[in-house]
Amino acid sequence: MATKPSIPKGTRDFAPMEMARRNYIFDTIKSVFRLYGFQQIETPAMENLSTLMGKYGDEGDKLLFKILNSGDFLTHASQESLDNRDSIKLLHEVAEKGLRYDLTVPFARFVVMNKESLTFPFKRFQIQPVWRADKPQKGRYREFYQCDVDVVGSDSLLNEVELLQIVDDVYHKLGVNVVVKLNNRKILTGIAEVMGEADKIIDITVAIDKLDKIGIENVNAELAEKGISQEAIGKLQPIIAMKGTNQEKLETISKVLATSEIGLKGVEETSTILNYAEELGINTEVELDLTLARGLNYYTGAIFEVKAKDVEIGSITGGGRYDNLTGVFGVSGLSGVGISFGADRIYDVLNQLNLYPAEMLQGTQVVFTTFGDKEFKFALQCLKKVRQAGISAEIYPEPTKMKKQMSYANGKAVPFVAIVGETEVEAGKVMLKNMTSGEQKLVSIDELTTTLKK
RNA sequence: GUGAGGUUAGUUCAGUUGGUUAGAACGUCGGAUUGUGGUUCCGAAGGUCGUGGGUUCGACUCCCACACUUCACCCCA
Repeated sequence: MATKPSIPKGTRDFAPMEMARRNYIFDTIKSVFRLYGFQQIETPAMENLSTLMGKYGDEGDKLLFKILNSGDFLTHASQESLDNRDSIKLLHEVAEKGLRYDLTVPFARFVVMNKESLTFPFKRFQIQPVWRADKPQKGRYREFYQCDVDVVGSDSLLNEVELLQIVDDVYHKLGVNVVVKLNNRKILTGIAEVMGEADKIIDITVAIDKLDKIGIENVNAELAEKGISQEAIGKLQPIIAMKGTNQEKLETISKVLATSEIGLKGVEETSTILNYAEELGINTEVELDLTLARGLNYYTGAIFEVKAKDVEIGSITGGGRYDNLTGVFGVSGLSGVGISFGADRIYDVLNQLNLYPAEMLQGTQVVFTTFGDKEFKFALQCLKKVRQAGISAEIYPEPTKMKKQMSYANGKAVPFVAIVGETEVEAGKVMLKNMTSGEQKLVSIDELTTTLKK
């Protein structure tokens, strides 16, 4: 008995219309990446579990998809773990591979394995799906695409600026109004030092990162709950509430951080990046946001986040600098900086704003319709010539009712139909109908190709 | 992992205190129209009412479990 087919939770099919839209996004992003000298790589969908485990924290280990060993995998399982139903121990006995969880760890693994043959600074981009055994909800899937672009092996702040330029170019091309939020991990460290709570930096940044969402009072409540002193919270208030231009904010914060060496370093870095950005004429608004924390564990320098101005959605792009990218694989001294474009969220934004260019969706330009075998043969010759001229064309695969053939063209939103009947064959021409205006005229194949090439 | 809602035709949804044959719109297919789609008119197909169990003379309707799905937390993209 045939059961209704379905797909695993959190996964999606992409129909032709969706693929056209997604490819438009991917192609736009790729073209900009290439323009800045980044080279594409791909890594396998599956990695050794030893590569993945322990890189994303305990939560991350739980969210990894594991792949059962081939063959009779239970023969290698110990009786002890089977008897005790010890899933974690059993896992290591029956699974050695897992699906990639992000693109950064496989990239680090790639760099370590190929470091002898790579030219540094190495500029790479990578657009591939990743998998997480998460509970799906709005904007969260178990299979989704990441578009990562990173430079590894260079400490220059120009790399940060180039990433800002890439963001600027990509969203300009896509027609999305965005604001880039910029911060620096060193400034956050400095703030924690000045507050006298340097060891609580993670609690502090996690709390102030929620400012937009839960408000100042709840942030302070959370800080107090984490054991931050009232005096320290008091010192934080003017920093959180800071207003003004980026320049004014930098001046204020450098005074606040006067006693923190690392904090001042962060201010200096940020100032350099902003100056570069201004000189190079970045059109996108770049806002210094001292409450931006974002994935604090990895990042050690600049932190970026991009938000769409016209749509209520989380960040659509984010990243930052992380020293010691490859340290976990035994190679230290390589610093990286990169950002990741969230293709699925960008897709949602473009859908809501209806920003797809019309020509993007056009596939077939003309459909040939015929009435009998003689016309069909003639039309096949015409079709060949039209395709050779580089025009996307098709023929209805059998001579049948006009209505049916027209409906087919209409259903695919094909802009032109070439009608081939007895009189057209005799004249050696086709009746070209414009499906939008309804106008039609008798044309030769040469005239047809020149009309459609416009 | 925690909490709340939902699941009826391809899609979006109605469905009366539990009562004969479960409806609509859109879409699909056919015809009106044998050389003209998108508009109009006529007709048809399409449902184990998420799955399994329970209560009942009788369940789409009430109860339980599970699956799937949406939303909010946690975390993240």
